[in-house]
Amino acid sequence: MNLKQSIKIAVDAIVFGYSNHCLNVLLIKQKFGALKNQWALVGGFVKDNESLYDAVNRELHEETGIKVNYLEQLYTFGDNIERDPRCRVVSVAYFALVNSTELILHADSDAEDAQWFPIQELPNLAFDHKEIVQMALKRLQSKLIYQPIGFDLLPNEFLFSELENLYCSILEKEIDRRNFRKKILSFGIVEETDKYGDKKNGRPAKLFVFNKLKYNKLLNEGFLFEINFA
Amino acid sequence: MNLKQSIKIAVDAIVFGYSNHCLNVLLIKQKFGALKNQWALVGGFVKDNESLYDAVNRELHEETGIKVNYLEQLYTFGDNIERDPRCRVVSVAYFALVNSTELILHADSDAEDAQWFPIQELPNLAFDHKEIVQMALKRLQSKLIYQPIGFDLLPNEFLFSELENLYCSILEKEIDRRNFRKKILSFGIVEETDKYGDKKNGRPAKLFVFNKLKYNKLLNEGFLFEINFA
DNA sequence: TTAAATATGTGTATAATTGACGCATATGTA
DNA sequence: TACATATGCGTCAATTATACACATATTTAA
Repeated sequence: MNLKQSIKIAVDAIVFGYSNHCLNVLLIKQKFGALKNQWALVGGFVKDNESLYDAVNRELHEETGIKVNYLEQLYTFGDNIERDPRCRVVSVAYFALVNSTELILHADSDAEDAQWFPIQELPNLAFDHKEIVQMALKRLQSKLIYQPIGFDLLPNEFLFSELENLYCSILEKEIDRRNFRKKILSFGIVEETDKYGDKKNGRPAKLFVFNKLKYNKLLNEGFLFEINFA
Repeated sequence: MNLKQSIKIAVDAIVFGYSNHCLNVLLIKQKFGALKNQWALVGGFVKDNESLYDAVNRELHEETGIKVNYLEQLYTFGDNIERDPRCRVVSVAYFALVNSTELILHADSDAEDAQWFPIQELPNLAFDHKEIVQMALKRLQSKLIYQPIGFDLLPNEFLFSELENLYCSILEKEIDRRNFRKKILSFGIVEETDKYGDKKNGRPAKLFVFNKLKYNKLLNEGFLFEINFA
């Protein structure tokens, strides 16, 4: 095994959070190197004796201290040979969702240079990270239609209007409130609690919880959770 | 940039072909090393100045001489640190489909050790390639439902019954012949020719062609090509 | 204190789609 | 000539999607 290869392998994480009717992305300000002070995705090089999964979790922990709710591999970026000006780097990008209660960053960790940005107001990003974010957004949009993944962006207890707003703002389209509610309820994976939200205006709304057990059961039976409104 | 990292990066291709009502996978017999004479997926190490895409195309050309109809990144395997007994290798797996007329391998190339295997009769595979094939099969099954990808596995001119059999055998379920035809025709992406197939039994069947231009047009308009039969 | 504004919760009529079939047609074969 | 086989076209009931109407529970403003 005397192959000469000097390609480095990294992982990057696109962390999405949802708050104030707005999808946010978590970015890190670069501390060193030629790209110092530029914003970039959470990420770093993979260690020799570390799995890709461990690497991305380590970076998330070290750089942000955040607890993600959902994590899956997105895509591996290695077609643009000069995507990193320092050397040839192939990066395995991951896609993560966090509960909206995690949106307040703890200042005590190494996360002092981490910051949330609304998806519509991203700063200039280092490397090809703009492209990675674009792809992640597309993935989020299509996953939302075929998989009830929106719950991973909300607190445990949520209002139907919050879920509806999440779908509207991420998919960038109008959805009929009543048909949306009927559709979600028909799946039988959300349950009404006896608590109420604390909105100021209008009739008080019940809080709901997502039943992950029921969801996994239905998923195993091959049930399709399509939420597609023309 | 004085990072010490000794992970190697490779690409692998899962090439699917369809013939005789059966899905096939293209495998290569290993020539050297500890795994000599074992069967494995098409693949190899990425060169320093070569994109991942170029690497997988080069390997496909060198090892099989085949022309693929469809190629997309599948998944990057790098969680099992000992997936390759020689050293730490992260492999970017690609998913390829070939026209059934490509199923006859040309003996003139370096492809002498390449061979098609029905998906149900795979030999023991080297590395974690069994796992990769499993994932590729799942991807093929789900793509088939949301994207008219079956045409990439058939000759340019095909019978409706061939397309139907392809869906039945890959999705492993019965599909009503008449409803299937109606559904596909409703998309407006296949066109009737004035030629007929050469089956022995029954009423002669018209040959159809896939209109890729029309497909791309509808795709841009956001049309959904869902083919999902309970 | 009352009306207006706001948002929630439930229902209903119609249009569109799906899913399960029937049957005529065109060939080869017994 | 009848039969087996596969194709091509059509129909109908059941389900699902879509577009709404309206009653309810709260806060705010008159």
